[in-house]
Amino acid sequence: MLNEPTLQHSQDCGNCPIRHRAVCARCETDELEVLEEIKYYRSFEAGQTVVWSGDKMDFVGSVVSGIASLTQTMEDGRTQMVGLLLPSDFVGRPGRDGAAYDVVATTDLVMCCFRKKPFERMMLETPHIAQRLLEMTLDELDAAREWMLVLGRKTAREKIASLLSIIARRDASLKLSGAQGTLVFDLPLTREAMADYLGLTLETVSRQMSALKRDGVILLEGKRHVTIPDLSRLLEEAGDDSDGGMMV
Amino acid sequence: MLNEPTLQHSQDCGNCPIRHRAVCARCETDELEVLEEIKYYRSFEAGQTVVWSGDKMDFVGSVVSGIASLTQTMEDGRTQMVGLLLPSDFVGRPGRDGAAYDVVATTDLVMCCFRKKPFERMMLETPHIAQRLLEMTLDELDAAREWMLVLGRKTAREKIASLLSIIARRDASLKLSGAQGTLVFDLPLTREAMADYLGLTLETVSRQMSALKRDGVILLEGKRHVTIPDLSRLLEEAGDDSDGGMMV
DNA sequence: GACTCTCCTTGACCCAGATCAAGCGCGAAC
DNA sequence: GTTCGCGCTTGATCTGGGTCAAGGAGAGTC
Repeated sequence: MLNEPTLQHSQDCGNCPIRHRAVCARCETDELEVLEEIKYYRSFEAGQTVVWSGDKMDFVGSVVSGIASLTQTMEDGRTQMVGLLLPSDFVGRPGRDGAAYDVVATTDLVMCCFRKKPFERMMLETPHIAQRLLEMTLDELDAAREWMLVLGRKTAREKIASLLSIIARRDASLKLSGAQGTLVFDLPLTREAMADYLGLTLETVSRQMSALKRDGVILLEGKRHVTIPDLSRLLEEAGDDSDGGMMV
Repeated sequence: MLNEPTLQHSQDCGNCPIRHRAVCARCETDELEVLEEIKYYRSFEAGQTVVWSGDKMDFVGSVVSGIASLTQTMEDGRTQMVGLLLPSDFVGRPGRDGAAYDVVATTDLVMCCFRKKPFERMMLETPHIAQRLLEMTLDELDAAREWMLVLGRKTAREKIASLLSIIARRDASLKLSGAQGTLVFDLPLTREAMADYLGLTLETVSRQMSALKRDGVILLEGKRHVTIPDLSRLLEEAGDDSDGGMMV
């Protein structure tokens, strides 16, 4: 019912929305031309699986719009989300055949994919790509390690506040809304997905969301629409040092 | 009481014990010669801090021998280890001034350091270094994500079994002891360090170690000397799928 | 041999968050 | 309209691991 060749997105890298943040960010115009030859777009509906852990993956790519998640599952069904992929984030690992995690579209999703073999060849010839990929991977490693602190040592309330502040911050940086005052956004995750991210049950997520609402840390309209009246208050609840160092 | 220029380690990269696994693994002889000019060795005693989170870090480097750990700390003192650095692992981030974590010598430690600025310059000129660093960073990201599953979803017993199996496996791959039968090693971590790694308290670590011993999953001589009579049994206790995919 | 210090073990008790269970709200299908 | 189903909330109860507390084992020092 979908997955016909998706043309609504610019075939032209020049006016791609993630042009300046994705793995191609440092490429020159001529380098982009080579990339355009091996790239293609794919769309997924919310809930669809992009690749299954262990499956052969013959492409790598960037999230253009929407959100995807990386998930690990144990045999008995326990699952842990290990990555949240926002627009411009990179999917796949050059130099490895199988996917290491399930990649699932959390919202409707558009990806810009490159066939793996030609992409690997290009990485060797085009230092701009390898450099940018290294930088992005180091950033993801930092994020993963920050998340280890959340998973290992924070309380349920702090975990929720941490997740909200991350989403709020990333969202704000996309919308470039400078107004520090009140942040407003729609949660892109179900309570269950939040639980999988935070190593909690969905009941605990729900209870803590209600508690943060009751205490005025957040405002909720419906289940997903969130307003943060005071970001520093939220960061305090997250247990982060004062104003979080505003890393980009 | 130490830190005099340490000369007991080969100044010569040619017979360096981590030559083929570290960031310099892919370098040619002439590239090594350039590296030798900007490298120097530093030694640390067990317990010493290599760098404090937030401090300026004007070098990057490799662990030559011993074990170091990356640790994050919250204001109230809760700490989480976010990385365990074994020989050949890389420390520091090119392109960033401050250290993101505390780096602590868990055992006596020798590092091969490079001044950061010249190293960064070399990375641009020597693709072999950047390529290897990307590969290592991707491996660390995978390890961090595997650890997120441990932290988020495993029970205390499974966490301990996971840590033991990781140490056993890495240790076995260093010693290239092909004998799958019984693995024997010394724990390089105190109970407290294990707790910091696993998001537990040291009491729980101690209790679960005793339980695994009581159940015959491990044998303990003293507090640190561990024998694994049956690795597959341990992996089962860790909740890992059968024989763990033997990744190197 | 006694003292001390660090690392570890073990017990008793408690609580945050898991589990089990019931029900609400709302959009889609008919 | 009614029904269904999904995502979510809330309550009642249970429990794994945290917390508090009291030692034990071994190595180093005097």
